[in-house]
Amino acid sequence: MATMHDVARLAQVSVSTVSYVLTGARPISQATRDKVLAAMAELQYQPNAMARGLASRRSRILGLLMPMDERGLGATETAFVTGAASAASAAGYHLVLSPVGGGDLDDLRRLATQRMLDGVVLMEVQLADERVTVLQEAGVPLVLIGRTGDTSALSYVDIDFDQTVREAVAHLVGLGHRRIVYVNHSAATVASGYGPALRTRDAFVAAMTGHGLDPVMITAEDSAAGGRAALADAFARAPELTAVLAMNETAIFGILGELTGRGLSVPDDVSVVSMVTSPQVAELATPALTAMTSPGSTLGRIAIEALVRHLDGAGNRLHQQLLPCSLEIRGSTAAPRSRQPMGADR
Amino acid sequence: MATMHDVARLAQVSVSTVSYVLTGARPISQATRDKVLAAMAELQYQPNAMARGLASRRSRILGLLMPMDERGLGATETAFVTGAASAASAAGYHLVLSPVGGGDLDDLRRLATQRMLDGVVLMEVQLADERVTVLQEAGVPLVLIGRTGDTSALSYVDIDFDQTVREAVAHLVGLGHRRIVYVNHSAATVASGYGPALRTRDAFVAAMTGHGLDPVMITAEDSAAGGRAALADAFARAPELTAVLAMNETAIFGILGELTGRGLSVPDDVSVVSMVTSPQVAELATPALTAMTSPGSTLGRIAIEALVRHLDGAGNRLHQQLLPCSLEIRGSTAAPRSRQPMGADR
DNA sequence: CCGCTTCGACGAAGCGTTTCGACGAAGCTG
DNA sequence: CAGCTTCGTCGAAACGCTTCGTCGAAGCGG
Repeated sequence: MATMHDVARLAQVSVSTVSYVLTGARPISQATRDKVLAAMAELQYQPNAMARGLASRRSRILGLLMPMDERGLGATETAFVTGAASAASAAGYHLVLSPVGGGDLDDLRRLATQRMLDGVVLMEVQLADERVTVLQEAGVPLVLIGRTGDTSALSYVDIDFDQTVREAVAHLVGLGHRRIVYVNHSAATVASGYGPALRTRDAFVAAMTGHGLDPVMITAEDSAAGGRAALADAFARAPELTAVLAMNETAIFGILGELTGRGLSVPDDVSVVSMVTSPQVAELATPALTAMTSPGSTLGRIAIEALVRHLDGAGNRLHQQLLPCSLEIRGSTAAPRSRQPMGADR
Repeated sequence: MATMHDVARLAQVSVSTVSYVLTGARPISQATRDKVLAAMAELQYQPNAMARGLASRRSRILGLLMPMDERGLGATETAFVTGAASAASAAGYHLVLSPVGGGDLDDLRRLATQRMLDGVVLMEVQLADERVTVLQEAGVPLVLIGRTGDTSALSYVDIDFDQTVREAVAHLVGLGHRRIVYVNHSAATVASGYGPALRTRDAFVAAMTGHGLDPVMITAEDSAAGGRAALADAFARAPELTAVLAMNETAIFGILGELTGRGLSVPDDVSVVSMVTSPQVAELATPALTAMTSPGSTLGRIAIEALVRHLDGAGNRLHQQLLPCSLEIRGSTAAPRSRQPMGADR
């Protein structure tokens, strides 16, 4: 492990000169620079990240905090991560993912407070999220993916659920559906203040009301069984339903199975739209699901770029941005059997 | 940000004493220890990770290198990560995940060489994996999850594919199946030297031959469409097949859809077993899949523990261990319609 | 009661960088 | 050509911690 000292000696310059070549903090003549570069190459010099971090008080490491629950990461989250990682790397930062769960708030505090992370992107934010408080108290620059209830002093990037739901409803209404049931996450998830669940719910009410329709909504456990149970519930509440709009990527497989089990055809008898679903998952189903695809990697990139701008640049301005999901029509939606399409909505 | 200096002054002891209280490297009397602890609490002291790392030449950070491809992390990988994270935390280490893809070998080299990681666990190892070489050259302690072709000088934890396949085949044969088709990952994946694909393939041949049966094997792209195409292929090769054993979590959904599409019932006409599949995914299908469930979190824990032992302890001994998947019977397997069960195999 | 060990605490020298003030050598202006 | 910048480089002081050698004060046996 060669150090800067070794490089300096070999190149016959001072240590500080080597440092300046590396960081570009001060101008160095081409001749000297070449000497130094040659020496570095010869010694296979690599700067010591710890020493650099200590002296400069910046680690050039960004953290991506993703609670890892049992159900794994969907392609959506993965796209987010890869988008973030490549943006970080482009900006000269390393990105590390920290699987800090909800429980270990102390672990998070330690991580934040030990000055190991220059900044942090927080995923899966709850409406009231203690992690935000912890990080703010620790003084760690922060960008959220998702939103807390009070966003006044926070930078965030999030999905535009309002717009997304509106498009999904418009698609179904445009096909001629009037009786549409919305399947949310579990009641417990909703009660815990999971933003996407709440926001899509409200957006659904607004969108349906806007079309003069009655918003029927149910919840479902995040499992195939939950989906099956939910569908029974849905038929009890709206026997004449012709379309399902689901915010629950997992339950939707149960819904599909149950529909088939009841002898109903998708999409001929019932259309199904899945929200915030990756193409990969949508293709797993038979028929492939019409879905609102989330702008995963864009979201990740934007979040990191905002964070880096905050760290490098002077500006202390907040970054608040919403991106809609895009409608991808596959095989699970069609005009309802009993009605004619109404033509394009509005 | 209080420093050790501040703590020492407040507690009226020397800096080194504070350090010894923290690390326990030398005995400190109870009285002094209490004074120091009180001062730390009052100042809300948190050690600076960079300084500590620089001085001690160990970061107490472990890296988990997981290539993130487009298709996301299954519950299996997630279980692995959480198992690893909790084991690391229990051993007093932080675990960070680095989404270094296959492409950025330089990025990896930098990460390894900058002395930022005390040790590394490598996921998704190929039979010939350049990352192993890079890390070994950098002198970073290493534990693999999976195996390279030559494991002579490497520590690893892996799934016991041999045993796993044998159990799966025994289950099907025990039910009376004779004509079993094995669905592997894509031909490209197999050709790239993906260990699990190769090992399960060989194990399947051995297991079937052991039962005096003919091993029929096909490959499938990792997508629902790939599964559909593969099934056609399977029927072409073995028209009388009664069971499918799939090593391809993604394709299996296409297989199921296609089976239903052909008017065949699962499990009555065709039984399906999915290998190395998490309960969560198995439950998504209708009917729920009989599967060989991987020991995800155990695998993660063991890998980290082996790594930590190597770092902390003196022993330079290699850790090489195989764990089988466990058979979980759900609704996708049954005796074939046309034959009687043969009773328990052997 | 003296010298020897043991225990607990101290001081100082790093660890490998960054960064700031300073300084000689050119290059310019008038 | 004297005096003033500007440019490129150097030396040394941090950064906040660990760790090694040392040393005084008790505790001990003989």
